[in-house]
Amino acid sequence: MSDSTPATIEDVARIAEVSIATVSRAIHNPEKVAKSTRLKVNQAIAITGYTTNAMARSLRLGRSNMILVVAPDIGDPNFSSILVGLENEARSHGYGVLIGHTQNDAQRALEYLKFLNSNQAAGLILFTGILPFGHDTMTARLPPSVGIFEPVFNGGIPYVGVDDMEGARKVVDLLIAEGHRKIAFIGDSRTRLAYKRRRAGYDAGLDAAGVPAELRLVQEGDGTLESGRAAVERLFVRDTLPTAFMCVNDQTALGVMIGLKARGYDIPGDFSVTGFDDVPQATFMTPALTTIRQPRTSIGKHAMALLLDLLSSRQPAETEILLRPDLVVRNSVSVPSARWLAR
Amino acid sequence: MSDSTPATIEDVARIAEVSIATVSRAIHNPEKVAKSTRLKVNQAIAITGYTTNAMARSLRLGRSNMILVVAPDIGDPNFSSILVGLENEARSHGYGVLIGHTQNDAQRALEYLKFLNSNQAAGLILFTGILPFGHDTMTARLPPSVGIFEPVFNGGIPYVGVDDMEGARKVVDLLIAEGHRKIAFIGDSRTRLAYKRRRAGYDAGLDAAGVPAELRLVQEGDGTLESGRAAVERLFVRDTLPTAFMCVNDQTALGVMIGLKARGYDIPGDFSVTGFDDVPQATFMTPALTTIRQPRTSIGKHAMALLLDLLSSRQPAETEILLRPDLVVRNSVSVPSARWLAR
DNA sequence: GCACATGATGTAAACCTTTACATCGAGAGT
DNA sequence: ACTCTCGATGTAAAGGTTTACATCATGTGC
Repeated sequence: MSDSTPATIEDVARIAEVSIATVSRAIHNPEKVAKSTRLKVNQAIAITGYTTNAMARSLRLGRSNMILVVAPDIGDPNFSSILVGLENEARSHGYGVLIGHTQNDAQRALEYLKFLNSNQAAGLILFTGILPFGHDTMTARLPPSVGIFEPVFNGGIPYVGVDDMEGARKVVDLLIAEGHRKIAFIGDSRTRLAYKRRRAGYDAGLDAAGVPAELRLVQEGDGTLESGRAAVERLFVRDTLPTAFMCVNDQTALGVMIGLKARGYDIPGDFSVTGFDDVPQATFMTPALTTIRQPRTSIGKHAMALLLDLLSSRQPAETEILLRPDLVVRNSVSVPSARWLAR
Repeated sequence: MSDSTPATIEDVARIAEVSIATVSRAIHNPEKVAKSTRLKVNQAIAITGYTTNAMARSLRLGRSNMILVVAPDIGDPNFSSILVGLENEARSHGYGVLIGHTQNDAQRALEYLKFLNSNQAAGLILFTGILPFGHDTMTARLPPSVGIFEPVFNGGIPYVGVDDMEGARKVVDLLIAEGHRKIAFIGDSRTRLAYKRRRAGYDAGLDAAGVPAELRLVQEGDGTLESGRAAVERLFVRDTLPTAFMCVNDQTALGVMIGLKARGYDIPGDFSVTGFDDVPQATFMTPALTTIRQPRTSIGKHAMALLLDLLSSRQPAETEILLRPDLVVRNSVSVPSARWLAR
């Protein structure tokens, strides 16, 4: 009972006076065993404190009950809320969550590949920004996988993300409603899918409002705080100033705010600024940033649910799930300053 | 070669023209096999792309290569940097990191216990704030474990944390150096170890500076933002105002700042405020918060290293590792306002 | 040349499950 | 009463590894 080694299925079988096969069935296919037997088995389980040895089970079944989650950086504060969604969903289906991060290092990525090859994970969750492993021969060996935020391998792997275009649209619409017409878009790299989609939302909103192309100021960068600040400088030098800065993400927005404040301007008095993502710091910026919230926990939950589907049915399933992002209005937007309108 | 099912040790043995035992030895005890044989085996491994099936290995060995990390809330942004340290250290020793969070829910805690019992984890990392499982019978079955931040089971489990007393001491010393004497300590629960230790640092610093007991204002709360704000109100009502607020953590400090600002005061002009922990938001508060940085990644690294030690040697090892915390000076502290000194 | 130690390798059991297949008994249909 | 069907249970193989023990060859000391 309080043995040093954990009870095995044989211990249970002996006590319940049945064969080990019956015990196994009583646990995993209860409908296949007579009610009275089931009862005896359950009692024996209670007595011994038996739990199925997951290693043996996985070995026999040829698949584990672990899902590997690989991100470029698990230290990213945005990662953790997604992880919550992933973990909850996995756990409630009897799966465990294994985590790893590549730090964009090929060597590390390789180690994870080995992990997968050694059968330790039944499925894989891939975060954006990783070209995980060689992409070539390896692909064939990848277990069922789901991407987060962006498609992987050109859509070969289904993914869960957010409707960037709709989010961007909500932002422009707010800006337009406040009276802005000359709105700059501060983006990151033109090659990123998120950029393209958010930009598309920006254009669509401006089209709808009848804002002509010459009022659309688009800057590119690399998505960092610094690149936001730099964009402001460029705009000032060229003396083509918008009344609002719509940024591709919160980092960039913070950079823009810092650049603007360094030049002595007030936000949102002189300029309105918006972000995208709603990072945890957004509330604490001064002014608090108006931005688009990524439903992170929900993304995690949906991604894991999708993966679990894949695992059980092998159906192709949906190849893209886009969640609806919400606008969160804080204090970085107001009506355009009279100062600029006058010009 | 590019088979559908992964290569097994038998495939390797056949190609290398040796027995499977030799292959196993060549991999895990290379010194026990002749150089020439080792070479043949390595070639065969390269040809087949063989990786040891971790399930089978764990089953045979009776222990897995996973470490379970359980926290009350993995969504906590402070958690992620610790995780980085944990993961890096584990990975570089061939271990994987499994995560789970209890959300302070007994039901969930129990599920993790089952996980452990089913041999899926060789070791356990426990975060503060969890009474993990029944604490009674279960304790016996727990694998080697290490706590983070605080001891678990009254020191039955070694832990790694931060030297709270030293950290607090650094804060008081700074405040004293700036000229403050009437310094309030805004704590959380008196029962928490961190409270006791930080409080001890506060007292020690004040003793050293010769500040009499009647100038020491101590408030208690629950460590939330709201409780910080409430403490300010109480102090104002009683009209016993300090010139500086030393808070037990950053949340409380933020609450204090909000309370002070609501009453129209300037920080640090009228009052100085300090925190403890250096949460990611601390930089973004206005003013940016002067606080104590928890060396989080390092804590994770040390905790995992300690656990790995435990796993291999079974030695009792050290029962407590305290890391040195650093003071990070930002903008929430200055000299005491003349306004109050006058009184 | 013989007994023996030594080092390299092979054989087979064990780790704990799950499940295809075999067996058994009982009730149904004739 | 005989056969058939069907539901409940048992038997045994298989999954991939590690390792105690056995075996074998080679070289050493006498």
